[in-house]
Amino acid sequence: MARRPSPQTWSKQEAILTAALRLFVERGFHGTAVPEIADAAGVAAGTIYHYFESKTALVNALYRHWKQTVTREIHAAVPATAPPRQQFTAIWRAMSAFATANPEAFAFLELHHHDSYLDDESRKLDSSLRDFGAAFVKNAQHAGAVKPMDPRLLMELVFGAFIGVLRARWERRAFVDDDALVKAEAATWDAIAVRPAG
Amino acid sequence: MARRPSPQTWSKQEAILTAALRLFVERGFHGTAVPEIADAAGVAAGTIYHYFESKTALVNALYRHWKQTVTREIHAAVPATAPPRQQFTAIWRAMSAFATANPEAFAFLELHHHDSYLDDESRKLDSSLRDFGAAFVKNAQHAGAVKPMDPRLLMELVFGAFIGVLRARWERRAFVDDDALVKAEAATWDAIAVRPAG
DNA sequence: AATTCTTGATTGAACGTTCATTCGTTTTTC
DNA sequence: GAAAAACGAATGAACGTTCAATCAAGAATT
Repeated sequence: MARRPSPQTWSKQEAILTAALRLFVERGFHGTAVPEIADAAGVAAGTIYHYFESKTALVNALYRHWKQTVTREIHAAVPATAPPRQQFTAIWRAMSAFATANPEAFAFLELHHHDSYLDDESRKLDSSLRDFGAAFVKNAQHAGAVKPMDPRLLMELVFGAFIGVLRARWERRAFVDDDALVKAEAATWDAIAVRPAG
Repeated sequence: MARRPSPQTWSKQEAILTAALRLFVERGFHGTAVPEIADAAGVAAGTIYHYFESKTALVNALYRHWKQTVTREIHAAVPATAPPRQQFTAIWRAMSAFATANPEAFAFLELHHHDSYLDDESRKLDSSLRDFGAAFVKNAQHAGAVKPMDPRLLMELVFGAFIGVLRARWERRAFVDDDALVKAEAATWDAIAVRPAG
């Protein structure tokens, strides 16, 4: 069953995914034509259908690939036994590192509306990452470190703040270097902390 | 010179804009066909081109209409001489009121990526609202109420947090009532305040 | 008051284009 | 030389847009 892809197979499939990522970020899913992706990938239009069943299957594969990557990196970065404040820093840093290393992937995942084409499996990946964030908040609340509010609301607030800062960087509305991200982390912690540093 | 549009004229144009708003939010601009909009508006396809030069002109008119509305409402809500903390509440409340009264318009404006079809005039409306937010932060910093960081970064952080909370509500990932919005406002103020309440 | 004229709104079939996808053929790989 | 990979022209559906025809209703004419 397991296909053993040749080296070229890998690079072609990767070329398609990379080209699709760039174009989907630039023009959106519906605004991008399959032959355009093929051109950008240096591949014939038909070749795309050798690797992906359809345009929708392609965008879902892309979404899953990057969502799994960022999820894996965040999980790996958080020390399970550390105090909440340190865990928060670890989560923020992992997201920052991902968004800095893969700005287009981050823009694709978080700056676009995927509702009309994502399948159930892709949706599950998204909600599992959000569950992780909400669980962290809940735990931090039990430790008395975070305000007693709906954990999901606080998680979405934090995640929204992070996306807002990185969108400003992506769209060149603000200069955001590593130092700015560190300061933004501290500020965002103050939003959810019970006793922010004065 | 002044055209006196008949009542029917007004309602047809409004029906087109309302239908387009709903469909653009649901499927995105490129994912929505003009005849679909016509169907949803109860109008013939050709009629859309009586009111709008093109599909792109339609989406820009929609964007401008709602961006101007929310901008106007925010400006009107902020008392120019009040202390920063009160101004912040006023801004947050105005945005909450708008998003609650016009959830689809808010989703259209802030949950979608418009880069590939917005014209210069529409872009100017967006940056003027952001300038207003950054000016508020700068002023609050001079008053010693807000952390000494890049005003633009703080503004984007706050706006991002707001969008995050409202997106969670729109996508039914969290239950967000008026009380939750009030609490989220206090939390977000803590993010940018110099001396958050402990 | 009844009729015709004028104007702008409205229609929906038709047009040329572009799209996602297919498939017969060629090239590459082992 | 068999199998897999890759090609790209072909296909039919769907797209944005156009336009000749129709309609509604107030103004002008009788």
